[in-house]
Amino acid sequence: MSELSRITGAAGGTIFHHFKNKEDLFLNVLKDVQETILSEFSEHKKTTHYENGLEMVEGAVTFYLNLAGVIEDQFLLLHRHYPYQMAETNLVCRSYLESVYNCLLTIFEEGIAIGMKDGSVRVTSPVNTAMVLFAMVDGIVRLNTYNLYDAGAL
Amino acid sequence: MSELSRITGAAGGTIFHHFKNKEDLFLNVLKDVQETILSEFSEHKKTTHYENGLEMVEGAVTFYLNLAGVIEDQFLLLHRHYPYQMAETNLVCRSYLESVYNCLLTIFEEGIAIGMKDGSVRVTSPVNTAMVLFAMVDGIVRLNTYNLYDAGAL
DNA sequence: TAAAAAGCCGACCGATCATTCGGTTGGTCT
DNA sequence: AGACCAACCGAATGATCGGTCGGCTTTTTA
Repeated sequence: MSELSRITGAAGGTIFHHFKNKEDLFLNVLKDVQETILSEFSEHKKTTHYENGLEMVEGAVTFYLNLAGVIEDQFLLLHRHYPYQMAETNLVCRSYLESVYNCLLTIFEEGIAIGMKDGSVRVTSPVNTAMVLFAMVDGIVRLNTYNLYDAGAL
Repeated sequence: MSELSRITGAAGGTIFHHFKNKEDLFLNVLKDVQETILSEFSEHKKTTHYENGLEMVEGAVTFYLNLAGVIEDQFLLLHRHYPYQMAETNLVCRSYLESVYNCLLTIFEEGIAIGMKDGSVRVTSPVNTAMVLFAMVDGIVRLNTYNLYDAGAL
C-alpha cells in the first residue's frame, strides 16, 4: 500500500478513502482485468470473420497470444496464485475469474463447434478439446512471462 | 515463519538455527522439489520402455500428469510467481528452476526425436514441439490445481 | 569424565504493514 | 455568506513480520 501511495502520489489515507481495504482494492483491479478481457473479446468477435471452424480456432490462438502481449500485466495477475486462493472463499473474486475463463474458453469452443459442422475440425469432445487448447496457449504465455526459455519465438 | 514454527512444533529461533534466513529456507525447499522431480524422472526412464517415439511422447504426458498428482504440493510451488521473481536476481534459484524445466522438457524432446526417426512423429522442430506439448500438459495441471473447471476429468 | 559443540528454546527487537482519524481544502448548493 | 461534502492529507496506531540473542539441554569429542 505504501508503494502504491508512493507511485500514485496520493497520501496513504487517500487510498482508503476510495477503497474499503486492500482486498477491496484488489477486487477492483481484478474487475478491471475482467472487463478489459471481456471487452477485447467482444471486439475480436465483431471485427473478425473466418471461412471455417479451423480458421476460427487458429484465429482464437492468435487473438489470445496477441492479447497476452498487449495487456501483459493483466495476464500476469491471472498467472499468480493469490486470486485463485482468494476465490476459494470470496465469491465475487471467483465469479470474476470464472467469467474470464469462460470467455476465453468460449472462443475456442465456438471455433471447434463450427469446425465440427463444416468438417474442418474432427474431435470427439469440443469442450475438452477447447480446454486442452486453452491450457496449451495459456501455458505458452506463462512460459514466456517467466523467461526461462525463449518461448516468445513461438 | 510463525506458522511453520506452529506446524513443526519447533520454536521460532530453532528454524533460524537450521536455515540462515527465510530465503535460504525457501531455496532448500526448492532444491528438494528439484531433486524429487529429477529422481522421479530418472526412475521413469529406467522402468519404462516404448515401442516407438510416439508412444514415448504419450508416456511422457502420462508421466507428467501422474507426477503432478502424486507430488501436487511440489508442483504448486512451480506454479507460483515467487520462484520466478526470485530467479531474476538469484542465480541459485534460477539454476534450480532451469534444471527442473530442462528435465521435464527433455522427456518430450527425446520422444519426439525418436519418433521423427522411426516415422511415428512428424514435426518440423522437435524443440518447439516439445515446448508446446509441455506448455499444454503443464497448463492442464495448472487448470486442475485451481479448480475453476473439472480439468481432472481430462 | 570434562570440555566443547550442536541443538533448541522463547522472550525480545526493530521494521514494516494495513488501517485509522482529526483536520484541511476547494467546490457546490441554499 | 454560510452550510455542506467529497477529496485529500499525514501523523499515529496496533498488529505482525523476519530475525536475534542469551541461556538451557543434549550429544559428541578429547
